[in-house]
Amino acid sequence: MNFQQLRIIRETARRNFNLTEVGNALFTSQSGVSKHIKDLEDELGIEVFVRKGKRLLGLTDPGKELLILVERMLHDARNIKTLAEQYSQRDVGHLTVVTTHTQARYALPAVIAEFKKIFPKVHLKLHQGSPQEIVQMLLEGEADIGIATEAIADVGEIASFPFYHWHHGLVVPSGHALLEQYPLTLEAISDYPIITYHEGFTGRTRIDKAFAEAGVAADIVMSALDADVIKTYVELGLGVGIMASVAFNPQRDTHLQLIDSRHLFPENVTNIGIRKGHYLRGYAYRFIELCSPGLDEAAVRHASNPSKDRDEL
Amino acid sequence: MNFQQLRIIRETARRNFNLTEVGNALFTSQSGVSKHIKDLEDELGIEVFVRKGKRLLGLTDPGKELLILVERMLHDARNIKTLAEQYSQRDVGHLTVVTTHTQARYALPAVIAEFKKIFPKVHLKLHQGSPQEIVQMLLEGEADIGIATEAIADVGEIASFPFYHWHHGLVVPSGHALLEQYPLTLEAISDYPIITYHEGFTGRTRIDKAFAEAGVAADIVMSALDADVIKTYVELGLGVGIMASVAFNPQRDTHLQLIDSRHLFPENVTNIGIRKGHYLRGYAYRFIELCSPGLDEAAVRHASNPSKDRDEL
DNA sequence: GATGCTTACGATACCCGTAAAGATA
DNA sequence: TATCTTTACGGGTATCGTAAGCATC
Repeated sequence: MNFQQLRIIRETARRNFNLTEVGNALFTSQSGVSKHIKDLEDELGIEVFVRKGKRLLGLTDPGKELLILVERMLHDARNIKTLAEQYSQRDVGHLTVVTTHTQARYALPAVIAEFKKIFPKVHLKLHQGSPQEIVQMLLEGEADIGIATEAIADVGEIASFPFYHWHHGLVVPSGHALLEQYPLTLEAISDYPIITYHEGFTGRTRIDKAFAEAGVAADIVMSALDADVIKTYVELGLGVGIMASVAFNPQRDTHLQLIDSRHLFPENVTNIGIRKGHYLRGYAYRFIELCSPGLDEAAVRHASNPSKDRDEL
Repeated sequence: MNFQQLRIIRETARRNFNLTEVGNALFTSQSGVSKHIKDLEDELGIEVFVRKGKRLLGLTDPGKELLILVERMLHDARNIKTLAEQYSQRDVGHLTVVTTHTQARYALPAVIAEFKKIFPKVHLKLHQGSPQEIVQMLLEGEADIGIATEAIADVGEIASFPFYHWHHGLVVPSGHALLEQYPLTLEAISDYPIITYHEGFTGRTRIDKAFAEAGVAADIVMSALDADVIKTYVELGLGVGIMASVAFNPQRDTHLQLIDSRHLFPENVTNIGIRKGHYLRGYAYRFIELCSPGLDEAAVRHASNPSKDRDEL
């Protein structure tokens, strides 16, 4: 058993059991991949993959159990590398933060500017993705820190911390009739076509829930991934926008107006998430601390203890 | 980074940083050991061991953190092997049970007889040791199941389950004056020299505690690891014995008599312990179930989830 | 017929052990 | 001086990639 074999097992499971692809992904030959799998299966005395003739189709039962252990081992191997880097070059390295448009555009710039001032030699990789992609990247170790309003807090393998609280607001073209509506109600909003976030993005869940609980049918004519797109179409007169109020900028968005709707939609919490058991560099803890000053390294480490809910063997 | 290097790191830490010994233990040359360490240190870019000139003295800070990960990885590697055996040969393999004399002699024979009937092809290794040694063997993965009254339940990395409850009894030579003593008291016992278990064995802690709390000074003239030795010396007239009452056999111990002392010493619980995260063969779960019928595989697996209290990174 | 897996084979790199040299107690 | 580690070097082995052979779709 060696690490190359383990990497191949993991990659095979990830790449739909296509060994040619695995070979490419791991920068080696496909024949080598094939042999490694065979060798490992022989050594262990079990079949790891289900075969139909010469094609691999999936994992066997022992293969499934094996994969869990293999992933943990490879994750630990990566942790070792990170740990070593932490000691060999304290303030040099990489940090991958994955987040949604909303955070990247409105919440993070201040944090990142400060971070870069403190750690100029750290290469910061800001990756954008859906909440689901964020979770997946955290789980696969492709990202160190994930930031999103959705999904993150629901996954057991991820430790999450509140970053900031915010509300949705209603954005309308200047002079819109809803500006005269006191108090603003969901019913009133539902008279107009609505433009808001995609399902699963930036508190969309809570918007839907608010309408559903009030028994009001919302006419969502368009959904977008980010507030900039929403604003663009509201400006074009396609409807009224429901979006994070922090994304409204009175100086720039001169053709639009923001209406407070804090009483209509529940508060949202944007979370910072890291995978439990994922080794973080010192500066990664500092990044989190910059996001939320209460979260020092000790607190984060404690909460991200692999503990509480790991998979059974 | 390869497994041999990891094994060498672990073994070096275990063998007091003597590379010659490490070479012997791993059946390889000492020069190879030396080179592997150097290669790994170069690859990681950190010093793992503290050196004074050419001698290794201990682990550096990064080395200490590294060792934790290394041990987990090697443990997972072993788990993979066990997992494979479980699938390749369901009822063939090894099971190492480590326990104290008392359990091996009085509690386990019935269980083991039954187990061997069900799993004739499993090589059962019964190892005797002190409670401390039992804990250590579990932690190092040298034993699968540990059974003892002491120590096991106090270690976080070990999941423990009650096996059976028992009391200490007083053993005296036939015709001894204490046989007439109603009710039996600690004071009365303390008039005689006492022979009982070693510190840290078979409920000795609770015996000491009972005397201490009653403010009675016990004259323990001799301590032994097991009841057979205790009985021998009680028979010789050296004193009265305090030992597990289950270890008294009226048929065989004809020159001795057992006096109930359940009211004097608190009840003892003998525990079954397994290391959390240690992969157990199917028959190991059956062994535990034979010990205590309520403990089925699902229950044991659940409680031995690495979970709850793993080391921080 | 195109794609994908296995087997065979030769080149290379890695790992191991012997032996000699250097350091430590 | 005895013990221990490092470095150097040669032999063996395992790994890798190319190429050919075959199965699957």
